Amino acid sequence: MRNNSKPRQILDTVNPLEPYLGYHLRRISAASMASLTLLLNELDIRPSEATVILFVQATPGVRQSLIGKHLGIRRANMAPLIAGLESKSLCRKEALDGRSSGIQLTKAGVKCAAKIEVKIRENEERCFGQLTVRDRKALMKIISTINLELISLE
Amino acid sequence: MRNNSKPRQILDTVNPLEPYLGYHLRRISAASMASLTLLLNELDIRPSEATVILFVQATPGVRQSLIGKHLGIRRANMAPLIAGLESKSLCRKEALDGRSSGIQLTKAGVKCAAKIEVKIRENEERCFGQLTVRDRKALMKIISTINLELISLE
DNA sequence: GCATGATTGCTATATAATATAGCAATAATA
DNA sequence: TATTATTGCTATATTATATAGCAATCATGC
Repeated sequence: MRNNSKPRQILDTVNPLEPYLGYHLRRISAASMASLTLLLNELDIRPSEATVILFVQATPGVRQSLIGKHLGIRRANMAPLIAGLESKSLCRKEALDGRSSGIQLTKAGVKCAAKIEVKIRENEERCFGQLTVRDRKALMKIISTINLELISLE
Repeated sequence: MRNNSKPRQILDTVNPLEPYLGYHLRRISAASMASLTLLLNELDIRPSEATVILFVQATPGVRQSLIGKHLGIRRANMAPLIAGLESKSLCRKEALDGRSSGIQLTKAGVKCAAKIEVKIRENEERCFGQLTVRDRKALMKIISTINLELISLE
């Protein structure tokens, strides 16, 4: 007799999505982002804002079109994102020419960037600390070879 | 002279998000999902619907609470999702008891499931065909060891 | 058998990320 | 200078996902 207990419903079928890399990456990414969102809530910062802040810190004076190109955020979505950071006094614009501005972090923005980095590192530990160092390195090596442009259909 | 061309703006700074696994997984997941979304559009199916359809196919008569537990979809979001599939005549409910139903695919649902599988496999090739077989296997091995429950904070 | 608590499905609602279409101003180019 | 490309932006829509709360039903301990 294989099973003489009688739970209401058991799942003796394997999840049919298991064989797909895309499925696993989606689930892991979603969990990791949800976790990061909670951590960043304490700073009143959303994940997409966090990536922009860190990018601007590393590349002061960058124009927002370039931020978007590197982070995969469209112009139309970049505009309100930057406006939101300005309204929180985390960044400011300085005119480069008649239409573009260079984005700079304010002092508050720099402080915030430091806190964001701490949160991101904390999240990396929360999410990937369960992997061995060897696996983390192997994972990083493999995924950083993936060329996103070969995937996107723009 | 290191650079005598004069592009308006070049980025000689490394993307500061590069060191983070979570960042790469997010970008890859987003690209892969966007690609899959386009492929599934031809079937008038969204990715979350696709996962539910394949899960129901593999586990006929499953109740929706269980689907959600396995796929990471909350009860509140499961309800309209199933209702949508019913309205497309892709699945139907059969009462298990006074409050729960077993979800079954209709004939159209089974046909749709087969098409979904083709699209998903096509997408896997599109997204991960650029990796060596060795890397794909290594990637699958590592990410399938990640325990999502250790990440989620519910 | 009955009171209590857990489960299940559901509605309403909110938010984050992301998508398209189109506009106006400016810059780059032939 | 005329044309095209770039840039920033608004408005809007969609998908996925989140919380709060409700009502019906089921399971459990007494």
